[in-house]
Amino acid sequence: MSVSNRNSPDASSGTPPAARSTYRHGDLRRALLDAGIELARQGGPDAVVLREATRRAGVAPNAAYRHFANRQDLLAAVRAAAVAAVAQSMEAEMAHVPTEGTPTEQAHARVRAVGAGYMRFAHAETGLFRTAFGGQFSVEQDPDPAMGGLTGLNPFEHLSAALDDLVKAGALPPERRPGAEYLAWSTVHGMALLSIDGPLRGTPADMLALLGQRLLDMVERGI
Amino acid sequence: MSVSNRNSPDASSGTPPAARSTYRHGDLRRALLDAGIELARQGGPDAVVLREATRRAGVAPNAAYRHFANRQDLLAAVRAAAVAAVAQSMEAEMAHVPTEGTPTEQAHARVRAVGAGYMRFAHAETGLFRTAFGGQFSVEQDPDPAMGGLTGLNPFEHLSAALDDLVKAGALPPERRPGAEYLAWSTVHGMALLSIDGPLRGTPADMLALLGQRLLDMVERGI
DNA sequence: TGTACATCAGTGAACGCGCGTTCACTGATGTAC
DNA sequence: TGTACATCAGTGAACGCGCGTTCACTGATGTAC
Repeated sequence: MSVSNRNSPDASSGTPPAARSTYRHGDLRRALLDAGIELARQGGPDAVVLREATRRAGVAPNAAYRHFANRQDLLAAVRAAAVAAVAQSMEAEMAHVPTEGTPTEQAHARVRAVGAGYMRFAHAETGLFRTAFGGQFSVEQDPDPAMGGLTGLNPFEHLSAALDDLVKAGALPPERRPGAEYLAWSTVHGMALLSIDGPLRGTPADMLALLGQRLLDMVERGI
Repeated sequence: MSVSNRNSPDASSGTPPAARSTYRHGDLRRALLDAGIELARQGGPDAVVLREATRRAGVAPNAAYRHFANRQDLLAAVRAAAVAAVAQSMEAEMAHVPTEGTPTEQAHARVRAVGAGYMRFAHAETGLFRTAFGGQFSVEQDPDPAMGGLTGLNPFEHLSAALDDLVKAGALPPERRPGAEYLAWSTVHGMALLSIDGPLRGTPADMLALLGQRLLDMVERGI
């Protein structure tokens, strides 16, 4: 679930002011991105404010324009990082899938892991989730490598792969495969958002995990 | 799906400037609310801007404070109207449920109508839907009468009633009833949002209706 | 190895913007006598 | 029925806010000779 410093040599993130000794910053782009990610983590996409990011990087407001075309551009980079973090959450969940069991069982477990990782992330990292999938978003076409997890797959690709496996294992009739992503995605996306903004807000994590499993049961039976 | 003028004698809404002859406005509260609803319809909750609402009502910015405590208060009133409109969309859908058929069939049809009304509204009135259910919201507890449709029930109450009927008709085992709202709601909420903001954005209405039916099939089988 | 110079990352100051909200006011309305 | 007065809905002007973005600049770095 690590979001920042994927390729930053000195991890100066954390302490906001970050007084520089040199005139040049070193890796201002990375510092601004990290600041933006932190802002998103705490307050969602609207909290990603250019001036605040530069403040945290200890730099004049307009310095950001050397590295990002404008606020939108910074936000897009933050969003990509958030999407990648969702992918990593899925991967973490999939790592727990037992390797014994029939292919069908494993395929089911993998689909469930994808869904559970999505919902878990939404609950654990509300701000980042809303940044990734709260407003307008697209993950499906022209895959941005910045949106992939450690495996390189983005969340949508993980879901697709898991559903493909389900078909291969004979647990999902091929004629039901087309569009199945959207059924599965809708389901977990809805619960994720209800648990953030809606009636499920404030539900303890274990209760939510239970309800999530029931939801995944429903998908498994009904898809 | 009518949202405005529930108890407004002269429907002066529509023409923005609305030049007054009298010093007093007549029903400024209503005019501001209508303006707010129109803003929400076009741009979602963030577009509900106090100054713009007063501009449309042809009134000084601070006049709004005679009728609303602040912007938040106006937004809450707009939201209530939006939620009520969702309820009405559900009711419109339920009105098409045939009265013949077994109780089980009818109960199923009613649940589907609730879900279809929700999704249809999301697609048809994007801005209002996002205002009602886009950010933080609560509909379940201490029911606000302003959120009900023509029957007085709000969307959550419609869903609950439909699920209760499902149990009465013997189509849903009673032990599965608790929490079923959240499974069903999650599902349609997710698709609603994917069709607004996500990968399903831009999908034609008939395709979306088809996918929605598939989604409801899934819920029916799996709940 | 030393010097001149081009590059370009970060600076400092300023802009216009529209917003929500507060202030002291004015003038139409309704009520008490 | 007429007058005095209290009420309070809408006015006009102003505020401070933080934002994104642009301008002409400065000074550290790296490269060519």
